[in-house]
Amino acid sequence: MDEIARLAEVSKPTVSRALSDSPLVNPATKQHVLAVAKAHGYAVNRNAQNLRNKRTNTIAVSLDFLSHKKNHISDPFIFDLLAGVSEALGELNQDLLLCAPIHNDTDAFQQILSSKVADGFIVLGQGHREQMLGDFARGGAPLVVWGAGTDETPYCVIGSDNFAGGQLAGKYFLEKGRSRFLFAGDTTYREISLRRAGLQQAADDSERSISIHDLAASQFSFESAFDLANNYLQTIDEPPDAIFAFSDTAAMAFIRAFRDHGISVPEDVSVVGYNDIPSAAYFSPPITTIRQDPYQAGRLLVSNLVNMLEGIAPVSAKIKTELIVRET
Amino acid sequence: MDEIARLAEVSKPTVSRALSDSPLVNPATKQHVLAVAKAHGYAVNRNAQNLRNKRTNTIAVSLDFLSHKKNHISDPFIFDLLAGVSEALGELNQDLLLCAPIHNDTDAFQQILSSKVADGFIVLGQGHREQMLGDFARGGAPLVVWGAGTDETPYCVIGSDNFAGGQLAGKYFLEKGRSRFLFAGDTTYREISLRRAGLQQAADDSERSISIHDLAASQFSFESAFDLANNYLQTIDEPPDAIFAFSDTAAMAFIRAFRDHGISVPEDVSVVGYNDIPSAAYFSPPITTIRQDPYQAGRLLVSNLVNMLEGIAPVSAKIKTELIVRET
DNA sequence: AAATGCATTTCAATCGATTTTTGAAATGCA
DNA sequence: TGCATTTCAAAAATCGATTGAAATGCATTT
Repeated sequence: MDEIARLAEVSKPTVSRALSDSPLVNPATKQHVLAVAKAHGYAVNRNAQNLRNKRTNTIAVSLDFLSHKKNHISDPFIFDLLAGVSEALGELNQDLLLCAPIHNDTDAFQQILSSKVADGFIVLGQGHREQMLGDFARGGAPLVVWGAGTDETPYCVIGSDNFAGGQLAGKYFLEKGRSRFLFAGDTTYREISLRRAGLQQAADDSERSISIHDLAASQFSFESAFDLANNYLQTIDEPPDAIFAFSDTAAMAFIRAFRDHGISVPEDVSVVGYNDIPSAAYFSPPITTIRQDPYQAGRLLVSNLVNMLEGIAPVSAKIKTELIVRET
Repeated sequence: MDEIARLAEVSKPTVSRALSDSPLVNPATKQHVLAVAKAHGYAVNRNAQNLRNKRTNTIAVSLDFLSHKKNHISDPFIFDLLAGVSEALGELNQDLLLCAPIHNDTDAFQQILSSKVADGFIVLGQGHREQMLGDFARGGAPLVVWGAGTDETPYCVIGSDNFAGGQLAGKYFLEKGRSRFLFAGDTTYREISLRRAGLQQAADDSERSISIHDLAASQFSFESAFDLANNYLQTIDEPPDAIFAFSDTAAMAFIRAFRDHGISVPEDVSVVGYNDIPSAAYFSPPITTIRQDPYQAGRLLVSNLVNMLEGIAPVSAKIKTELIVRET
């Protein structure tokens, strides 16, 4: 900046002010400085700037799904979530620091904040970390989470309206005259357990006698859901006539497994997935599913966190869910 | 750091050296300083550190696919690529700055470098930016790219061995006695055109009379591939007996479209996809495809870029491809 | 007892910006 | 012409670390 000041024949503070569009500098001078800076390809050193300003304009995004392990979610819907976050941040001139799973514990999070690498956190997928995230938030960390919470959750949560999603699936099954439901999903995740509760609610609201069987899908991949379905089919006498799966991927796996066992979809069993990933519409049979809008959710995460950093209280929100009826 | 120095009753430089595990400080002193720092939750300010060191330990990753637009690739294989990059960087204590598509031009790239936000670039998917990336690299920017290059490409390229992949598909078709090939993919992308060339080579190497028809899939989504396939089927008299699609997703779309038109797969037409995404194995019919190892490729991108930053010349590499034979 | 060598530690300058304070020139008004 | 204001630019302090040079302390050698 000294160099630019010399070339523009002004002082360093004037260059600084010109570049940050301060009203304290004469418009003519400003133009001149900007031209000189551009001509010499000068860009403000962000480290010095951040050091002085005590602000980084960087948001850390924890993507727990990003893992090589079998257990990773590869649902494209995560992509849309990340796309929403990324684009919204870009528009606000905020940088996005992507945190590997390896760094996803309290100490690592705290470290990022105290070493002034990022100003706040967006956590995509709270998983089983509600306790740790709660502690972190109560400790004053700017934090916004994609997931599901309760009235007591001490941080801002944006998530699908899982309960409503569960109800939609339940009502759909009831319309189809189904009565032996299978819920496939790991209810130790709050998101999933809310869907289960919604399904239950729909069943309870009907005057009919409905059974709900639970099958804990502990992993997220196609493979594991397929294995789970096959193992399940070995153990039962009478198959369910409706399946609500925690994801479209899992729904596909279940459909494949059931068909392999001579159980036809949708004649013998109705199936509802979750997320409405693109291939759900092109699977055979095309899958009935619950759609949400992850891109908008991503944007909402950003606006809430940015508000929080400016001292405006963020507001948790549930994203609308919609039943997309296809052939299953 | 002054504060920690005072509390530990040593000087600031000693604290700095203790924290960076310098041999210039007495082991006992070091222990003491570390303990004090830990007790007070102190972390070195990365902005000050980077400013002084003129190094950020941050790598910018340009993910061109990450876009809300219809044209985005949502193949999970990108996830594995990103996972490999992310984990390898994590192990090297490097941070990952994710660049939104909005920032993907030369100026923005140069800006990131000159404002000392990141030390180098990993570009996932060169797309049609070979010229700009070439200029950038020739300008001295540390840069490693996932894609395909030529002998003249001035930057390090890691990519699938697309030519070999194309050959594998071609040989497979020949074994099946096919002779009217359809190549579905946008050959303006070098990766895709290499696959096309590999397919051609396989055809030429045989003594048989083989036709290859080209169908330019300009977008990457399931939907657009499905539309493309349907439009194509309207215009032709005699359908092909083999389809090599640029992705598994596109292969699925083609299979659906062909089946809808009463053309059976694999009886009437063989299909080979690319990437071996998890659902390829569970689609009906399970898809024959070309597998690569994007996770390892991601790691290789990182090691090459890190080498480059240390002054060691990176080496471009082609990732082995493998034909996974399933039912199509 | 003085000199030498070595291991530690401290001092002071530096990285590149921002901001408060200060100062000089220009303007307005009596 | 003289004094009070207003504009604009410059000086200097600051953010929080790192590092080469200088200083200190202690053991060993002569």
